[in-house]
Amino acid sequence: MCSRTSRNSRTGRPRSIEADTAILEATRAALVDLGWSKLTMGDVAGRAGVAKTTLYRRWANKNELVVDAVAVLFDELELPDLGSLRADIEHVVLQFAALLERPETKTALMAVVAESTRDAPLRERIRASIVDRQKRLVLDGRRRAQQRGELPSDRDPTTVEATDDLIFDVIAGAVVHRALVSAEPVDGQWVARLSALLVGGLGAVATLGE
Amino acid sequence: MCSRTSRNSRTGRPRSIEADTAILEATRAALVDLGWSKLTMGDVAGRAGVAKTTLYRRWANKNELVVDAVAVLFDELELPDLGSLRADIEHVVLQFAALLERPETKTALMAVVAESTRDAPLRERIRASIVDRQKRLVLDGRRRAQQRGELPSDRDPTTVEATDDLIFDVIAGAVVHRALVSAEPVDGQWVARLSALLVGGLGAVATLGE
Amino acid sequence: MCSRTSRNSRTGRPRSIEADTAILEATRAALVDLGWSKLTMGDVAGRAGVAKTTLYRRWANKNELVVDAVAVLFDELELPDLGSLRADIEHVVLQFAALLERPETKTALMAVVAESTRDAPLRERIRASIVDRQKRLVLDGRRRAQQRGELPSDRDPTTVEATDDLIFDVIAGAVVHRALVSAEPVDGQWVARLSALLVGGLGAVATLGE
Amino acid sequence: MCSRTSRNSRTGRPRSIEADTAILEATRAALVDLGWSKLTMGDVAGRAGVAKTTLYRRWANKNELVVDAVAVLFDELELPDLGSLRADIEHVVLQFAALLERPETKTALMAVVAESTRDAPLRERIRASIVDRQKRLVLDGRRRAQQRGELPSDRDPTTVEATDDLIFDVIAGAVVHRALVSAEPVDGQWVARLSALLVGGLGAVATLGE
DNA sequence: GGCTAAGCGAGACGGTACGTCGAGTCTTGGT
DNA sequence: ACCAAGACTCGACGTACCGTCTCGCTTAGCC
Repeated sequence: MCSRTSRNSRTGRPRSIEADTAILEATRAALVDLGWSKLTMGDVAGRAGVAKTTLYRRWANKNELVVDAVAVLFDELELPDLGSLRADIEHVVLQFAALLERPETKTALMAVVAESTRDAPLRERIRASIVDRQKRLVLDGRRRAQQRGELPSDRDPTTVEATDDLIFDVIAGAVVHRALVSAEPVDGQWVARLSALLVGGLGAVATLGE
Repeated sequence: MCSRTSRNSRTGRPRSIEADTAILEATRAALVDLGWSKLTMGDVAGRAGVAKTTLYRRWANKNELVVDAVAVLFDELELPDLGSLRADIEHVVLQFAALLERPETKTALMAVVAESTRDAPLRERIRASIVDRQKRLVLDGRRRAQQRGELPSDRDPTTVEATDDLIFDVIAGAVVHRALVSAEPVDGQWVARLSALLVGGLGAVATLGE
Repeated sequence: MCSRTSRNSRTGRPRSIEADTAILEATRAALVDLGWSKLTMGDVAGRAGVAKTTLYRRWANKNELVVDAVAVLFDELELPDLGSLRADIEHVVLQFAALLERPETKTALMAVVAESTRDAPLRERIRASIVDRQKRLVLDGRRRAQQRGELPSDRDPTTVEATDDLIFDVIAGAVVHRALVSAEPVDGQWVARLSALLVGGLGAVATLGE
Repeated sequence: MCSRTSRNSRTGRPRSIEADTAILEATRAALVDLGWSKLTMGDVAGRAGVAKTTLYRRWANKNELVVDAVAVLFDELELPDLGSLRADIEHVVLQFAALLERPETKTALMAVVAESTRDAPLRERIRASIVDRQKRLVLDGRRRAQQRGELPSDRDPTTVEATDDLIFDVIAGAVVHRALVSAEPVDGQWVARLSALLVGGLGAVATLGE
């Protein structure tokens, strides 16, 4: 989460662990109250009952702090087996949409992505903390569908990975775009249509390389 | 573009039209050089050879200015008839990806979307200046495919509109997510897979309501 | 009062005379309401129902305008013959003190004097519009006292002038200092003491050159 | 000099003492170079090698800063015993005139007095920092003259104080008026006349109450 | 009675300074 | 070595006024 700058952290007073969690909670609370652009380090420090120094000892800047504060929320997403690929997709899409409704996620996610376009370390942190961690959902869903026989078994592993990535970008992208850019509700109808599109299209993608 | 606050503009010195265009150009240039978060009103004013006051007389804040400066870039997108739905999709996706590669777009788009989550007027401005204007691409592509017989003709107009919206969110969202969040290249292979998914899936969506 | 810039003012629309007086009145009103430092040209123009351009066509800047607006107030001072030098002095001192109590005078006088320390034209304007015009009071008072026999008749005219100047600076300076710097009331007792000092001291000054 | 806003200054980084003196020196230098009206807080900060915030943390505005910066100059005035009341007066008047010739004093004194007409706290600050501190000169001079037998000993203490105040206002006011309003030199002749007036008049003031 | 030159109200313009705020760093004394 | 507190530098913010300019529209006097 936050890196130790000193090579040997045996000596000296150890960092307070409560401070870490208090800061992250305070960051999320500040995001809810103020949104990304009005959130200040001083305010977060104040809410956490901590000095600004303590924040900067742990995170290099506002962006990295917010990524860490928000990343954990994405771990709530899970993929219970609902018996069909389509049901699994609909479930995870609704979960993801609910997550994007929360003000701390809504305001923070696009902001850090925007910052990351000019900040490679931040981009890496986002990828590691959020993006790559959630690809598991696509992998699990696809494997399960293969076990059920809804999808053909793997042939070329690179093709499989490329398709996984595509599905991930399509689902995540479509939901984000619907919720934040188009600013329309992600409701049952829309989700049904999206999953129909995906399930129907996956066959066509699979036969592409042949 | 920028609203007149005074009800009657007959009297007094009229606003300089050159200033308007100079400011928008300067804004794009500053986005290229500095990115969203480092862009300052003072810097834009300086580049445009204009006083800061002149900026604030026309735009209430950085966000609205940037939306106006960037919106025009999206009008470059067009949809030449390439003979098949799939070719049309691939073409517009590549165009859009190229647009997102430009630093002024890349850095600005997500930032203003992030801000818009807490700013309804800005959200409206984005929708009016960017989102709704580009839906025309989906409409044209769909109509053309229907004329070609690639897609069935319209039955229920609300279903058609919902599908158009879905396709718009899926295409735009997937490309943005691929380019900015996953930070992977939108290359020919990826585009081919995406368009295969869409063309293949559209049939499934069409038969959904039956 | 205000100079004509054009060499020949025969042609063209003549300047509005009402504007002149309206501006000076508005300036005094603004001085009362806002004081010197908060007074703005725009506000004066607004009060006078006049465009800013009209102000600048007549006065080069805020300082000169204020000098003209305030100067006329000093012309109220007069010296009725009260029968003795001492009574005359007490009367004019009380008059001057009353003038300095008025907010427009109080706030403006010291301000323009302060500005004049770095602005020779303004210094000249103050001298011409205010200082030199009020020296008449000292001259009249002295002549009258000589006629009454309270003071010896003139011998050396330069000595007389120097003494007049001294008395002027002492009276004006003492009252201003009492009222504005020490910020104590100029009451009957104080005035009595001051006039006693002056009347008593004038003899000593007269015998100085011998 | 500058008030501590926080009640308990034990904690946190203490204020830099060098900053205080650097700011006051820079203020005087800026007064010399630019005069009162052109002096800006940003410029002072720059000269002092200090951030603007640091100025505002210590002084609420330009006026208070300038009073503090200039007040110390008045402490240079002193009253060596020259053997006679008249010599003492002439000496202090010349000293004061020399002080008023210095550009930092000349430009600042009247300006802050002008501002003080609308700003009671500033008026109090001027009184405490400048006016009351320099009344000592009058007190010392009067006591010394009494010891020499040039003036009668004290009878009524309130009369004495009133006369001290009068002399203070007359001397300070006359010199300021001569130097800044009339804008004439305070030379030996003028000083001789002024001290003759005072010494001659003091007797008359003393016999006033009887 | 039309011409012309200046005046006029309105308000945008380029500047400059304001006073505030936030970022991120540094310096205390104390744990 | 940690911590809370708070002062520090730096730089941008959005506002206010300055004094100038550009409009379209009077308003006089002279031909």
